[in-house]
Amino acid sequence: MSDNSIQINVGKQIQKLRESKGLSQQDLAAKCNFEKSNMSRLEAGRVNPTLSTLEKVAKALEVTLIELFSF
Amino acid sequence: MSDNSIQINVGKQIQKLRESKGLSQQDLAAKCNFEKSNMSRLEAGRVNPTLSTLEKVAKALEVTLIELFSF
DNA sequence: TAATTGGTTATCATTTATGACAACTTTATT
DNA sequence: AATAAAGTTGTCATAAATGATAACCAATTA
Repeated sequence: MSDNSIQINVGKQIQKLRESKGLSQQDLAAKCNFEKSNMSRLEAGRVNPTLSTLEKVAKALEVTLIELFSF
Repeated sequence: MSDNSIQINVGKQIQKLRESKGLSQQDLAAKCNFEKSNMSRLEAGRVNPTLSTLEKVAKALEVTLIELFSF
């Protein structure tokens, strides 16, 4: 159950997309209406995000949900 | 926060893929190691699944995570 | 050096997903 | 009609996500 590789991969993808848009974690977190601390954990794959959280991030990044899994 | 349309769409997609494989909710639930009752709720969009849950379902359906969002 | 920015980590309260079980309804099938 | 299979719903305990605040580290910039 300690296989969090999917979380890590999705987190890296979020980071990649975020950086390609020139946004800081702070910026992206604000667009998602949550705190930068949670964005840090999300990108690091330290949480198991819910679908609604992933959707918020995708919308804030202006990408589809699919792009979060295209790694 | 009552906008659960993404959950509903993902749920429908799971149902579609499940039926195309000729599996019952019971069958699929068993492959995911959880109860058929939870599979029912998942397909109905009544829960906000975590990434790990979605991954279990994708694996059990022998599809990629992306296919769960390709609707 | 001091201040700012970006990111990480610890901790907390609240909410909710998960996993489970039982009871129920619906839909075949014999 | 009776049985079985498929799906739904209610409820529960436990674990964990979420949302928030604060403190911290690292790198940059004035």
